[in-house]
Amino acid sequence: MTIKEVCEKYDITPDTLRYYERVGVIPAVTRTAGGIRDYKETDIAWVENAICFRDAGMPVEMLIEYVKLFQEGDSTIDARTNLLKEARETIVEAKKKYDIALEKLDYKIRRYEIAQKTGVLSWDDCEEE
Amino acid sequence: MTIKEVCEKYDITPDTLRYYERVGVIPAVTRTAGGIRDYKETDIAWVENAICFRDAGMPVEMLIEYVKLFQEGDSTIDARTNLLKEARETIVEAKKKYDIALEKLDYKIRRYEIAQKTGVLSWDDCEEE
DNA sequence: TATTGACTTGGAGTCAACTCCAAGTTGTAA
DNA sequence: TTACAACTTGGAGTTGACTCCAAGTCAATA
Repeated sequence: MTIKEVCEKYDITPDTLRYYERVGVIPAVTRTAGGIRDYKETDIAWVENAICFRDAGMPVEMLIEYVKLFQEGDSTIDARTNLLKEARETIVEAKKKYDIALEKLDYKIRRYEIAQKTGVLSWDDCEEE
Repeated sequence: MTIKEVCEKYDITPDTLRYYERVGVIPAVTRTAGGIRDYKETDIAWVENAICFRDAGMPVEMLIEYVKLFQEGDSTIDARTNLLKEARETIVEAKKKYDIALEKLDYKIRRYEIAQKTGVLSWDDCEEE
């Protein structure tokens, strides 16, 4: 699979894909004899994971660390497990914050919609509380 | 309330608070005669909202726009409602991505823990899939 | 085989969101 | 009233994560 095809598949730019490989967010990608990237199953799996974890706010630095540990072999399984658990906790915490924000938003939206319907802004003191 | 107290309350730096005010993420804060910030209820409510929405990944630009609309008065209620709904959708989408990442993480962690218990790494082909 | 378009690299540039700094002011404690 | 910490401002610097660029190479088509 060419870099272009992978980009289309995941809606990402070639520059980002090359950047991920350069800094080690994904391991070195398979190349053709001429040196052109030819993404195989495994390469694509790494790309998919990278995008997924980045979408969840996991820092590039952490992904690089994971790939580094992975490449060091089986002796790093404990370290990798710890890293994944840490990432998990961070994401769970972030999700909680998203829920709090959603509650606030829903409350505000509801108030505004009532105001729109009745034509009256009816909060007790000021808009923010 | 002094800037220091607000910072301690919300675990944020004075620089960030001043930055928020400067760029308009929050409206101008109440001042003492000498020009020193003295956060009142309303000021603190804005700070709390700003932190909450930033924690949910809402861009500074969007918060600035909201404050701007708010200060323009009741004629912008439609615009504010739309902005909040847009923010809501973005957060809901982001949360979905977090859930996908959590699933992936849980799967990997489970596999690693089995490997640790049995002392054997037993995936079919490669580590990533 | 010549052209054309997609690919390669290393390095520089950009953007959002802070974060730090210098020079000056305020306010409290001795 | 003097010292001194904490505040003020405008502006510059940093960080993370890309994003763009120039100069060159590869490969499919005419």
